[in-house]
Amino acid sequence: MVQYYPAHFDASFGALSDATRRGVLEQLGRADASITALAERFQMTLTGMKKHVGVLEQAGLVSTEKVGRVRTCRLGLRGLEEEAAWIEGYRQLWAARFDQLDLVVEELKQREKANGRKKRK
Amino acid sequence: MVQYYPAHFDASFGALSDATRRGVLEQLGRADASITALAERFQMTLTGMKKHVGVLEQAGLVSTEKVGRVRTCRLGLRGLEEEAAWIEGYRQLWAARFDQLDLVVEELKQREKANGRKKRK
DNA sequence: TGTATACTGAACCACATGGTTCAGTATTAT
DNA sequence: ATAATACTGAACCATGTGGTTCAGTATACA
Repeated sequence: MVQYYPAHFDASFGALSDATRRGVLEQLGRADASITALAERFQMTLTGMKKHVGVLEQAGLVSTEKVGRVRTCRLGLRGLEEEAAWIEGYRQLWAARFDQLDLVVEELKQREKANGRKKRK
Repeated sequence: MVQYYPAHFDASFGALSDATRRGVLEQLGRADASITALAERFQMTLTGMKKHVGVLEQAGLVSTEKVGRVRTCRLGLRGLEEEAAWIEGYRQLWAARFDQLDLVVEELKQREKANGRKKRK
């Protein structure tokens, strides 16, 4: 059965709910990047980008390290496995739910047919 | 390549970022339910629950229908396929990124070995 | 030493979120 | 006709979000 309690789901799904942050994840999937580089790529102030990176970091999706004056961002150790699993579980629930509906529809059809026969009789 | 532009991702991931709403989805996966039933199950006012259902409905994850005085909520036609696909794509990026890292580490090890040999020489 | 670069933090802004209460309306049951 | 049920909408509240500007600090370059 699907479970909804992992607390960090709030943080990770929340982090994914913003297009800029999804973009940053994809960017970091290609190469590590500094705050400045990300800010330029997404046309945003340094401060703004730093906040986004902070959100991703809080969610455990990104980790950063400051060397000298530049902070390098890279993908974090968490890789959305649990989130993927939750969604997969939900998709199964969802599919089962519609299969059930199909059954109901099927049953209705059968009953109608039976009624039809009765009427014709 | 992973793409981050589908606009409704903001809405669907946003909808998933709340434990109550994930719970509602799971509940509706088992059986349709009225606002009142959901509000009781999650210990919340009707008004509060109605807002959550509204968010899920906006995201296309739930659909509702009012018959008489009761509004019945059920799972929507969208089933998080695209979201699952995005996450899967990201997971591949993520895994590739770490494979790459492994390669780098491997290379460093090789180089060290070589240096060791040189030194010893 | 001085100057440019890269980030950081505080403060502000408008608007969204996750809840509530309260006062309705529409339906159903007696 | 009355009363109970089920929802609805407006208004409010505290806090969070997605940005900004501005004034720093720390580091690197010349």
